[in-house]
Amino acid sequence: MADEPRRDPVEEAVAQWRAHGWEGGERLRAALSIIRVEELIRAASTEVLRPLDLSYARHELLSLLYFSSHGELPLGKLSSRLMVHPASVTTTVDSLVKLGFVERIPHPTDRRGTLARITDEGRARIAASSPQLVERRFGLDALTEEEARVVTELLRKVRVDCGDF
Amino acid sequence: MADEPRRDPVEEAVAQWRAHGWEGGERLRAALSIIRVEELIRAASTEVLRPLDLSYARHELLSLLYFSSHGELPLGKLSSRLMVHPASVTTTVDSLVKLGFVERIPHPTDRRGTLARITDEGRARIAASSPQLVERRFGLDALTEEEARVVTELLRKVRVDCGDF
DNA sequence: CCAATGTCAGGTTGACTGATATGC
DNA sequence: CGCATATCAGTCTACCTGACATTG
Repeated sequence: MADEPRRDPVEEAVAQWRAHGWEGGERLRAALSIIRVEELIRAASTEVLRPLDLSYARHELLSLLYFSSHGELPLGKLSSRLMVHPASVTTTVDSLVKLGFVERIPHPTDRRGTLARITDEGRARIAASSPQLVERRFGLDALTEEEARVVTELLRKVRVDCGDF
Repeated sequence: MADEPRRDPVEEAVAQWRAHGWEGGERLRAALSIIRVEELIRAASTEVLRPLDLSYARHELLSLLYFSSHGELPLGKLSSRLMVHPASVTTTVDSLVKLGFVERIPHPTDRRGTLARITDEGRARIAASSPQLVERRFGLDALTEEEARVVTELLRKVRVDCGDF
């Protein structure tokens, strides 16, 4: 069997798109690239986080607590800051409580509310994960700092346009 | 209540990262930007695809069939081309069969194999979705064609480095 | 016998909807 | 009272692992 050259799925998709006479190839190419690289970033992070019993979503939430001034935040605040559904916060916090990385405590003034507070073990996991994530360069080892800045700048335009913040 | 300025979650995360004396802020910033924009792209696509009963995964698979020479491919080929697990292909094809967009037919020569073939209705859905996706510019309306090219180029470096193709 | 193909069972994750109790 | 907060039940999607029957 002849050696089939290793194909780039992004370029293939764009080629076929154009072969059908459809427009917008440049943006399609960029969109598919972003989607692929997002998967690569997630894969690199997962490799670091999994041995620490952290999924991506759990790590995001736990980091937010780690960085917050008193290591605790109301669940509703977590929902808005992480831009995820309130019910998702409930289940993610559940799993973190079960792991012993977070505890639920009653809101001091609003008795409807609940705070999630990071535990010492939770802090230890974040502290352990961070140097490893740095060392992996978040999956973006191929980019120079300047190139990373260019990517950030261009994508910031997209985020502003979409009302991301 | 005073007007709280609208915050950028990406910049906040980077600021806190640095406040803890950790390295790699530029790549973190780029990685978080990519993750956010990927979500925005998916949201824009979902808005188009959902009324057509297509999830993102179903649309990917169906497009591949639509673009293939005879509208049919072996399931294993779908797995490798889409870079998803064989079992995921089975379930995604299942759902497309139930919707009437795809049919399973026996492989003509290899009796172990099965082909997925796109139906006329399946073709109609892809044909209907494409102009809408173009019109939405795949969620990347904010980028000029030149900027989209820059993004693609930089991310291609990352993909090559990670062995994406 | 070994390798490949597709399927199935079982589990995890993440997110949504709608209903509900509680308290502001 | 209306509104906000968090939870719960149930559903859905997508993906994985490991086992399996079938065939090349």
